[in-house]
Amino acid sequence: MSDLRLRFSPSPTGTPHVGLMRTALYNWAHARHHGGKLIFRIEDTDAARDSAESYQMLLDAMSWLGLDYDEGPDLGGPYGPYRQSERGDIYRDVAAKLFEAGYAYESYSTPEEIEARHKALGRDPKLGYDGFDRNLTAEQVAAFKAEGREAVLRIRMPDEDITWVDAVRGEVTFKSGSVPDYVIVRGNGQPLYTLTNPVDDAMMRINLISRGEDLLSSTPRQIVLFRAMVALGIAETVPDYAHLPLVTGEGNKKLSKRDPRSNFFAYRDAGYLPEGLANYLALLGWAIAPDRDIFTMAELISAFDLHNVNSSAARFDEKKCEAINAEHVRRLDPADFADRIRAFLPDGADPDLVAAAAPLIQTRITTLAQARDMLGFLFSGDAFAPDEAHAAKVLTEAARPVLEAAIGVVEKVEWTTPALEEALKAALIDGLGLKPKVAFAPLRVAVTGRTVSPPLYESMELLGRETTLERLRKAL
RNA sequence: GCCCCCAUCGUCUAGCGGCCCAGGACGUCGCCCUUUCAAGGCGGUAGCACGGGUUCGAAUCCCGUUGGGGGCACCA
Repeated sequence: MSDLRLRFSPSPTGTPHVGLMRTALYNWAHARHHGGKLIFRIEDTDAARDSAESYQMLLDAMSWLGLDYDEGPDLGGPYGPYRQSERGDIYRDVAAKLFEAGYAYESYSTPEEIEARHKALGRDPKLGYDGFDRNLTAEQVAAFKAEGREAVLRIRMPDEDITWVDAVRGEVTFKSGSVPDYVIVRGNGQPLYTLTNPVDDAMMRINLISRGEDLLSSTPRQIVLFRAMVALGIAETVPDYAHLPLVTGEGNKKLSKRDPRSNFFAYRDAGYLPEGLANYLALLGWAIAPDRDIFTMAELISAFDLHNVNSSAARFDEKKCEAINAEHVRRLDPADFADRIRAFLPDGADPDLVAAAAPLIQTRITTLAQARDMLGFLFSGDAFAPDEAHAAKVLTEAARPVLEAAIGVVEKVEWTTPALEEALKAALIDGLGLKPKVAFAPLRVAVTGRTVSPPLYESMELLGRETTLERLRKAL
C-alpha cells in the first residue's frame, strides 16, 4: 500500500469520450500498480450542461471497462460527497477565506470594458484580464456597488515564474506575467471549475493529478491557488501533476466529441471486449514491452506507470483497435466466448446451437457483433434471405447446375460433416469438373446467406438436412 | 497575437551516448497453405523533420529553425 491518491473527475456532459476513458484507465492502472487509491468525483457545477443520463453513463462506462474505484458518488468515502453540486458550502467557505486573506479580490470589470481598455492602449483585445481591479480604493468599490454591479472573485497571480515537474513531461515553466488573474466565483456567487477542482483535490487529499494535456495551461493557476490553500491550512501540499498526451483524430486535431470514433459506448455496442478496448486504449501513449502489445488487465496493472507515458499526442486508429480486439476474442476460453456472443444473437437463439456454432467463428470475427452476421443464418428460420449483394455475385444462372447437383447429394448423404464434404466434393469437383472456388461459393451463399461464413459443411450439419434443402431449392 | 507542449516507418510505438546502416505491432504488398469463403504461416515495404553544436562516438544531450498541437470564458 501507499498513500498515493489519484482521481478521475469528469463532467457529466454528453456521452463518454474514448480520450476521457483512456485517462480513467491510466489513472486506474497507476493507482492499482502502486497500491494507491482512485477517487471518482463528478464535476457538475455547470447546471446548464450537466445531465443525469450523462452521470449514469459515466458510471456504466467505468463498470463496463472494469475500472473500480475506492471512493465515489455511488460508494461514498471519507471525503464525500463526491458530486460537486452537493459541495456548495465548502466552496463558499474557501472562497471567503481566500478573499479575506487577500489571495483573491473582487473584480467589477465587464469583459467589454477589459477589451475596450486593451484597444485604447493599442494592445491585442484578446490579451485577457488586465488586472484593473487589483487595487481598487474603497470609494471605487462603493461607486461600483452603487451602480448595482456584482463582483466576480479573481485570484491574484504572483509576479513570478511558475514551475513544476510533470510526471510525464518533466520540468514545465510558465513565465511570470503570462497568466492573468482568473475568476473563481461568478458574479452571482456560483463557484467555477477553477475553484471547485483544486479545492476538492485539496480536501480529498489528492496528491497526483493526472489529466489530459488540454488542462496543462490551467496548471500554473491551480498551483498558485494550492499555495494559498496551503498557507491557509486548507491543503496539505501542492500535488504532483501528470499531463497525458491527447488522443487525436484526423488532421492530428484533438478527437472531437462530434467524431463518431470518440463515442466510447459505440465500441461496447459493436461488440468490443472491455479488455480488448482497454488494451488498445492503453497503447495510445504507452508500451508494455518492445516486442509485445497484447496484454490482460492484470498485466497492465503490474507493468503500468504514469512516468513511462509518452508526451506526444497519439492518433486513434480504428484498424489497429479492431486488430487488438480480435486477438483478445481469440484468446477467450471457448465457453466464455459462447457466453459473450449470446448478447449479440437473436433473443430466442437455442443455447446448445450457439455453443455448437461458437467454435466455428471464434477466429473469424474481430468484434462480437459480427457473430450476428456470421451466425444469423442459424437463427433466422423462415425469415432467412441471402444478403442481396452477395447473392448477386454468385447466385447467377451459372450456379444452377451446382445447386441441382448439391441438392441431389444433400437429399441422401449421411448427415455428418465428413460425409458432406466427401460427397459434395465428389459431385461438384469431380462430377461437374468445377474449381472448388466456383463450386462452393453458390452453396455458401444459398445456405448461410453470405460469401464469408463459418465453414460450409459444419454449417450445413448444424442447420439440418431439411432446412439446408429448403434453402438450396429456394436459391434455385 | 500571446503562453505552453510536442517531433522515430502511413499509424501506434521500442530506443533514455556506443548493443541501431534503428526493433515490434497495425496497415499495405507478395508468396505459401487449402479440391470451401475466412483464418493461419512466411516474406517485402516504409522512419530518426532540418541546421548548428557537445562528444572519440548522437535517433538519444544542448541551441536554433521549421512543422504540428493545446490553451488563452462569469465552460469544464
